[in-house]
Amino acid sequence: MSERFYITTPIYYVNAEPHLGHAYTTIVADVAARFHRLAGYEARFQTGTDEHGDKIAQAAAAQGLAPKAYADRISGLFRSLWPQLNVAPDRFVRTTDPGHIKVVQAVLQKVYDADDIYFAKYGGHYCVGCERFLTEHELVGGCCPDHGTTPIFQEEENYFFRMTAYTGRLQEHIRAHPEFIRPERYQNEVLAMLDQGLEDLCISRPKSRLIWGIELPFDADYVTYVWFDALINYLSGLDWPDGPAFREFWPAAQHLIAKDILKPHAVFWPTMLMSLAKAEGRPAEDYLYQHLNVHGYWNVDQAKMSKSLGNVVRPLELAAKYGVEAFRYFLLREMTFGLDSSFSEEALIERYNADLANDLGNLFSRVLNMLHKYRGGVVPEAEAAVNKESGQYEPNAPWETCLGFFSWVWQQAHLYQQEMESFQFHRALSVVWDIIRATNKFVVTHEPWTLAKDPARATELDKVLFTLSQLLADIAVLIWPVMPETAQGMAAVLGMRGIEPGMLEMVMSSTHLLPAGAQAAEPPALFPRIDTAKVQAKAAKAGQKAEARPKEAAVNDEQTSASDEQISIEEFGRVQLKVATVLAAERIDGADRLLKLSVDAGEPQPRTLVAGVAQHYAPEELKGRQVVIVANLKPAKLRGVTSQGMVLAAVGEQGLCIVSPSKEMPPGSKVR
RNA sequence: GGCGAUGUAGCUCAGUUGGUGAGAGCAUGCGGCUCAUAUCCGCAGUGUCCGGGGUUCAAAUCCCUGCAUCGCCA
Repeated sequence: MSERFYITTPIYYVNAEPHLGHAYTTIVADVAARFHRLAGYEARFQTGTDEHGDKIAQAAAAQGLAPKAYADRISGLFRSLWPQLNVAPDRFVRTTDPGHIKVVQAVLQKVYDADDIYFAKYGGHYCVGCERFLTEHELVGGCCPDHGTTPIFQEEENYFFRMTAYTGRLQEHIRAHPEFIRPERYQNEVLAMLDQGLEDLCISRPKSRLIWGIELPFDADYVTYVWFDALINYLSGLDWPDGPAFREFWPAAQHLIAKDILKPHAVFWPTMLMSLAKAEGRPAEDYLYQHLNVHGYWNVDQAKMSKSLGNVVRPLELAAKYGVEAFRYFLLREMTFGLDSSFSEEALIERYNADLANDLGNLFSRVLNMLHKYRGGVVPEAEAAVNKESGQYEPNAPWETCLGFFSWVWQQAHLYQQEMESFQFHRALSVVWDIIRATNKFVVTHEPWTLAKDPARATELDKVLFTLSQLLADIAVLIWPVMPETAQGMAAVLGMRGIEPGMLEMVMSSTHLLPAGAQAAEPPALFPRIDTAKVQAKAAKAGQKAEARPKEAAVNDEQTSASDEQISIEEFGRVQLKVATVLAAERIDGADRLLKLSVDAGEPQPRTLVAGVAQHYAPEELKGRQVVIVANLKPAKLRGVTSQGMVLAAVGEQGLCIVSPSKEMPPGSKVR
């Protein structure tokens, strides 16, 4: 029986379309699954969508759809995205699947029967955005700190899971298994959470308030809290409790998440599993997953990527622009697993040209060209020490250096395996690129073009070309988890049988992947260089149009249009809007659109503003009127008058209309 | 407010338990090769290792303090 590996991504909440964060997590899971197959494991990889909850019901209503119809649409977007990113999950779970619903209810019943769920009254501030009750301390000025909305005070009876009964044992487990949550920084965070002390987890919502969820099996007036529902997908996707997949793969379970959902996965989920173990009379260890792998965020132009900010780099746009394989490589090479990284088109191009085009692509091209030019594209026999021209034996020194090189490569492959197993993908790839660079060096030190000129050195050339061809095959195998299409393409051109499960072993041992006599095809350019001058010229052009933001434009020339772009509350907060009263207004000579205004913005001195409203307002009309101004706008000189801010106005086809507060406010009042 | 992380070459970052003139990749300059996607190989740099104080024969590495950025919690 081969070893097994089970990796999951979170199931994605269908309140938003897929973005870079989703793509990254899922690609990482795909890479991990593929790596384990390569290493001889039987691997299973699961993803899916989370479709219940208030937010979904609301989003659906906003579009005039039934919740299920809405969920079908977004879930479909996720499902169809994965093949386009060369991601191949074995199972895609939807929380609206009847099978999943049955499993959730069975788990709830089991935990309920084991007396780990109780009924109690609870009152609190419920935030619809968060879908949970907030504590008094969390409120900022009576509002939710994340959503800025006023929560609703609600008192209601609900079901609670006895989470606190297990937190002590969870702490022990984490301390005893330092690899349970990795990297270590997140383990420390979880321990800190547990030290703080937690409350039991509310796991129900009354149907009077929410119907879009899974009904509790022991009380038809309630539905399940979304997290309790969602986490169980990791079991339902294995056909818990009786399916063979559950028996085979659950003991090898590893989860992969972004750091924002650490608590549910590191605290809720293990305690739920421990309760389940208790209900079944099994030791807790039987039910706990093996590893929780936590990764960081991608920062895009400094702004954080997250679900609620909705700050989107459409993954497919850049993947399509530079190729899915390069996109996958970039994501895995650039991010130190566990830490945040920044994403930019410039960085992507840099990686592409330096690593993929120059190092890998060019190596592939130069070796195959020489193989064709000097040996008709046939991988030569190498180990025979007989000179074909003279028929005499010759010193086998070159072969010794080849063997030395091979054994170094085999060693590096072991390092690669270690790094991949511990989710250090960036380091694993760096090892592969050490091999690629060393191979380039091998070419230079042996100068096949010089050997080719001297017929007496034919067997030497054979050995060198044999070695280089094998190295390309080894490299193809090593990059397969990250760039499966490229790897298979390389294998096909080399004339090897393709990359297959378990093949890593051959790269780590003294087995040559490519038999002598294999016929290679003409090499394509794997990664044609990106002409940065062209890209920059294009970006500069876009930059002129956008003015004032050349840098962003250079990075995102294919990003969403400005009208669709969402900004964070922090970004909005940088704009200071104030109420001001117009003290005086006069025309500016030589400008038929501009008025010079003097306004009281609640400051010691009146401000001077220039407003382009002269065609719609007479100066005397404005005097005494209240307006809204942007107070921290960089001053600008218009027709010789320095304007210290701007006046807000609504602009439409019918003309222009100055924005005023609906009743008199003190000058200087903030607008937000 | 509490706790924690980070701050190293122009950029992105490695630097294990304190000890051979402080490293890698990219970018820059020079040199070599010509099989190759003007690619590859070699050499060369430059750094108050965030500021200040301390421990030590010796600190980027330990302690204290300050600053900056970020995260978690309240």
